[in-house]
Amino acid sequence: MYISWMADSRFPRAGTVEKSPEALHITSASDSLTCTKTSIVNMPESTPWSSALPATTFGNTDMEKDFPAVLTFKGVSVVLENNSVWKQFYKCGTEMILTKQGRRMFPYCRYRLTGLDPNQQYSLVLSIVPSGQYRYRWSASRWEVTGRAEHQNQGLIRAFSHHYSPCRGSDWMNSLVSFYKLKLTNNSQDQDGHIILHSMHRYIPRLHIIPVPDGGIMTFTFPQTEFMAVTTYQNFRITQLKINHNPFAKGFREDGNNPRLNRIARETRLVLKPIMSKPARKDEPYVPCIRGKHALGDLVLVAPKQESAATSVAPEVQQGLKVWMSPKARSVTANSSTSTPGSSPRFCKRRKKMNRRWSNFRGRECKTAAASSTVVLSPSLTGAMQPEMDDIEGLLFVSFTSKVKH
DNA sequence: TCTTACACCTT
DNA sequence: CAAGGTGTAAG
Repeated sequence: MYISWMADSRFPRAGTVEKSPEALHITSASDSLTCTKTSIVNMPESTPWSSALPATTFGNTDMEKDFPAVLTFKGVSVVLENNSVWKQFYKCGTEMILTKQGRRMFPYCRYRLTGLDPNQQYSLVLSIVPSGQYRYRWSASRWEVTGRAEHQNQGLIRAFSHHYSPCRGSDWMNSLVSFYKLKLTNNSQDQDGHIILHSMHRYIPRLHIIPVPDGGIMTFTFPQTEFMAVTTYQNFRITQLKINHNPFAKGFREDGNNPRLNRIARETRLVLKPIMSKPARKDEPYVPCIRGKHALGDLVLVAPKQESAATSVAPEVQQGLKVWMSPKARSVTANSSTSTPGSSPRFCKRRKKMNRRWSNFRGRECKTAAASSTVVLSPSLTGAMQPEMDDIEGLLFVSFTSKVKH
């Protein structure tokens, strides 16, 4: 086992990226990495692939497996800091999106380190290695093996060096180590140093703690961080988890945090929740006001045309819940006809498309107080719903048809 | 299956 | 404020 700084003549290989001629070459019994200072690591083909789990157990919720939040090796301990989120995803079968330009992982790998030599310098490197040797497809709500894994082009196998690397053990231990900058891509021509993966293949991240300039590599692998690489989300539950946990996806959330609306949704088993009716008496609670019902019972409701949002909408709605307002209502209530998006040609052109897009499991936030037609979308309770919206006579009807056979 | 333009959001 | 991270619909 040795580690040395060297100008690696094999680097770059075809298809790899080189931003510095100087490379860190590391070899151990189980790992052999070539790592530039610019976050690129090449791993020779001989690198053994770790397979944390048998192919058939991916995302198997029946499996009561113990996912250690902490791993220890040679006195060094690594805590998977966001273990609980990883576990939630794992139970559904974690999926990570690959894009041409590179996509961040969510969840990403976040560790807390202890037991390092405070004065020793370390580099921290994340590699993402194939897990198992199969290719998969999403079929009837589960993953199934469709064949052998695609060959992993040696020159394209990379890893990602943490942007603090290298630094002292004490520095690593004094802060969380997050690989949020790491990006995944399916572009084999990628020139940005992103991790290149194959869609529909399983992978698992590994943390390498590399003492520099010399010392034994320590590799830590948390089985709950295993994931399927995809270009489009396959499992709806994963999409929902992403939306609910990733701050950047907040725009797609319905108010999942509102206990009252959640409770009503559960009790009524409505996919859509109506706005709240005005209480008959002051001390009465707001109650759902259901004006229509879909044949399948999946449905619906509407705000009466004449009622203003101020009086008909429940307090939580007024407090910033997502509220969808019909385009007609928007243009009517808008105070400026020139600066209003709804009146601009471009906006009108796109309006229908936008409504359709945003009608799916979310609403538009209503920022003006007086909405004459408002609908509150509930947290999505059932997955495979297709919304249709029609604005008729000032009443907004929203119905969902279920793709699932009853 | 994968790519793209996009509204909406965080940072 | 501008840059850039989200899932989505459409193709």
